Amino acid sequence: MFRLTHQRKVILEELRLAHSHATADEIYERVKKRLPRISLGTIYRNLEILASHGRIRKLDFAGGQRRFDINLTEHYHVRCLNCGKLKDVVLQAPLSFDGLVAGPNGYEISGVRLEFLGLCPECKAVKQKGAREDAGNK
Amino acid sequence: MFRLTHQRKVILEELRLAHSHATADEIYERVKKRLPRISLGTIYRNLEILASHGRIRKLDFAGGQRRFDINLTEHYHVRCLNCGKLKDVVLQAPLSFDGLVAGPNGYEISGVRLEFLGLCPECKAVKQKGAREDAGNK
DNA sequence: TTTTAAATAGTAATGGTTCTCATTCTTATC
DNA sequence: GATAAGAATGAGAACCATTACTATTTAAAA
Repeated sequence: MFRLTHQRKVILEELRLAHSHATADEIYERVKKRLPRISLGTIYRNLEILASHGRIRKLDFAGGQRRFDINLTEHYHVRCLNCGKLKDVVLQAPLSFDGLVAGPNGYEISGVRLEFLGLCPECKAVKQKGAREDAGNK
Repeated sequence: MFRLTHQRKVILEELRLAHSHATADEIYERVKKRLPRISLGTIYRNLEILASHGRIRKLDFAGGQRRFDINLTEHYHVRCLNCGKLKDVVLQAPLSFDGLVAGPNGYEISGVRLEFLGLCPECKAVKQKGAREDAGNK
C-alpha cells in the first residue's frame, strides 16, 4: 500500500512551490535544502510513484528532461524552441480527438500527447535584437 | 556546404528500406552490413544533419529513443503504450491549430508536436488473452 | 598541385534515469 | 510493548542513448 511519507510530502510541496513543470533535479535541489540527506534516487522513485497514483502528472515529452506537473486539470503546454522553457497554454476552444483516427490500422487509441512549440517572449526579444545587430554590421 | 557523401546516401537508403521510424542504432545495424567500418557517431551526426537539411524528419518524441522518418508529408503517429512501436496514422479530417492558442502568454507559436497513444493490434490480443487466463485461474 | 574545408572512424565522456542492496521506518500482529 | 513483515530510504553503481573530441581521410576550391 501507498504511504505518504515525509519525503513524499516535501516533494509534493516543493513541486507545488516550484512554478510548475520542474525536472527531477530541480526538485532534488529544492528538497535537499529541507532534507539534506535525501538522495536523487528517492526523488526519481517517488515522482514516478506519485505519478502512477495520479497525484502528479508526468510530462514525458520530447528531447531532454522529463518534467512533472501538479496541475492535474486538462491543459497543454508550449515549449520554447530556444531555451526549452515549458509554460501552460490556454486554448480558445477545447480540443477533441474523438473519432479522428481512421480505423484500419487496428490500434485502440486511448490518448494523445500534444505540445505547442514556439518562442517565449524573452527569446523572441533576444533574437530580434540579434537580427538588428547583424543587419547593422553588414 | 553540404556534401551527399557515400555514407549519407546509404543512410538515406537504409532509412527508406527500414519500414520507417527507425532509431539511430537500427540504422547503424543496417548500414554496418554495407559499410562495416562506419561508426555510430557518423550515423548520429548525419541523421541530425539530414534532418536539419529537411531530407528526413526527426521524431523527437517522448520516452526512450529518438526516431527518424523519410516520409516528409504531414502525418501523425500512434505509439503503442505496451511495446513502444510507432505507426503512421491516417486522420479522418485535417488538423488545424491556427488561432487555438490564446494570446496573453506572449509566445510565438510555430508548430505542434502531436502523437496518439494506444495499444497495437498485437499487444491488444496478448492482453486480452492474459485477462482471460487470469479470470480462469480465479 | 596545393590549399582549405568537411566528413569520417574510433573512442571517450556526458547526463538523465534506473537499479541494487544494506539499512531504517511503518504498520499489523501477537 | 515486542516482534515480524513489508515499504521506503540513501548511497552509489550501472545503464544507455546521445555528444564531444581528435587524428586522419576525403573532396572541393584556388
